[in-house]
Amino acid sequence: MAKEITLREENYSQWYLDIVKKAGLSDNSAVRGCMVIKPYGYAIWEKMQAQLDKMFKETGHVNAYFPLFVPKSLFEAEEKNAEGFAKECAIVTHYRLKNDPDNPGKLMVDPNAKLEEELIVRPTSEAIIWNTYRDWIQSYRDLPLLINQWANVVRWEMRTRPFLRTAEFLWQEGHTAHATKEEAIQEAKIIHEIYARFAEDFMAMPVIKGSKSENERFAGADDTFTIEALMQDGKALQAGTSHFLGQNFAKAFEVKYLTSENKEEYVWATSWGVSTRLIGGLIMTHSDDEGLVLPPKLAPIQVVIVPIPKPEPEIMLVADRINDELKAKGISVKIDSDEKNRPGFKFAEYEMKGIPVRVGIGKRDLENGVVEIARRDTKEKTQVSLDTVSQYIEKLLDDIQENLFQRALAYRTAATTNVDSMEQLLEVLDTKGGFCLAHWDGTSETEEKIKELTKATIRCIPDESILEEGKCILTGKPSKQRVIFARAY
RNA sequence: CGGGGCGUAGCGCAGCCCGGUUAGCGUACCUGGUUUGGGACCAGGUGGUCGCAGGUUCGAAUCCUGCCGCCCCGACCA
Repeated sequence: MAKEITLREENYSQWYLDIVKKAGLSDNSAVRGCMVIKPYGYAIWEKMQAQLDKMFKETGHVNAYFPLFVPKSLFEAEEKNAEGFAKECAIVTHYRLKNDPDNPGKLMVDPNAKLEEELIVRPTSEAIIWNTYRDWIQSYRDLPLLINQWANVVRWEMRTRPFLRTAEFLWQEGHTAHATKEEAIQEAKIIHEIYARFAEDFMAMPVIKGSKSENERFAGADDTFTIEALMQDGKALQAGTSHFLGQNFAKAFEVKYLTSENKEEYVWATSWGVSTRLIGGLIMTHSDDEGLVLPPKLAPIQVVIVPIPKPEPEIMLVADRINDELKAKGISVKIDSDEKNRPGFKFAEYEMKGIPVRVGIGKRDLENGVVEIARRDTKEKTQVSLDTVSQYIEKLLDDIQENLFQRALAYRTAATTNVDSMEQLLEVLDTKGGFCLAHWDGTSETEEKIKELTKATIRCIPDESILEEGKCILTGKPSKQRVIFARAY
């Protein structure tokens, strides 16, 4: 059966769609722009959730849940934020259907059931949350308020791609309130750091930490911190943002507290989020022309055991033993005892699904006291003695995790270029793509103009960069550090 | 919103231009058998409102009109 994947070099975007479909991550749905996340794709999301949730809780955050709908009057309270999202909002205007007298068996919107005030389906929850925080916060003793929610949001996108951009998506959004500006900035940076650590240590996806330029900043934020990853096709992916919101929402929603000196002050705020988009990033960081490649720490199944040629008792006995040993080490294992498909089919199938380690057990192996271990990242196969197999796999999973990160890092390093002129920027973008480090005069107008000319935007102003005197590649005005330009998803 | 493409079995497609038996192929699925160390083979079988509505015709998947939906490229995208 031909489960062919389009080659990356042939058509990267088709390759991506093939992986998503053939690895069983998602399906199109009857709703334009909305996808069905299938069990295997959702399992990856659950792994991400579990880890992030742990990291949030370790830093003092708690989960809560706020409504899907936001009354229009609340939504528009913080003007910049409202403006930023206005063009992509879904709006609920009615609350009832009725039988259509002109079309038997069909329903119509009941014109008598018009809402007095329209409800916006949340594109993000600042408005409804800050309206609630007003009631929750009275004194400095109520601060800081550190809340996260796992939720779905809707942004009516013109053009969608599975995971990377869909009309509805799943994410977490943290919303915190603080007594001081410094503490709020600190909070945004703590989360920024958590996101970077999650991306690198769990997704094995190298990221550059930085700040957004004014143009790219979250609407309603004073400062946006971002982690930016580089995909295999040379395009950048914004993978997680953490915003310092100043007192913008506190003022819009009148959220004040009394200090210990009995003075009334507005609180300081942050918000931060990562979404199912990370799954898109995961795919485009590691996968190859044979299918998905998953880092062990996020693989729903880390090891699959395939009996060769079929699950006969003596083989299953060994399979069960290895399974028990691995489970005792906290490693997730699947024994494929299905008799319908042959081993070759299973090999291809599990490669498509990106399972990090495959164990093949055949009679010939058992006679020699070994099993065959294949790693997904390099496709290498080794014979490993039965006595040491579980220790071997435990270490192999760590090796794969590390190798994936190093491989992605090496690619990013190779795809990062210092550019010193507009001509060079365009040339690099059109040939190898990637991150282009260039001097910029710091103005929105210049960024806008460069975007017009090259379709590249400033992905971030890196946190860790060497200060270096230079001249803006467009205007020639002085600049103190290079920023990252790239074409982005 | 512009430009292009597509809608026929779960999936992928042919048939349409030039109307005519019972709508076909691959794959998947079911049954039986032979196989089995990298996507097995043979035989038999199940499965279809041909996107929807209307029109032309003795007769429409095929021609005409209208509608709906999806995909791709672009514009847009904290």
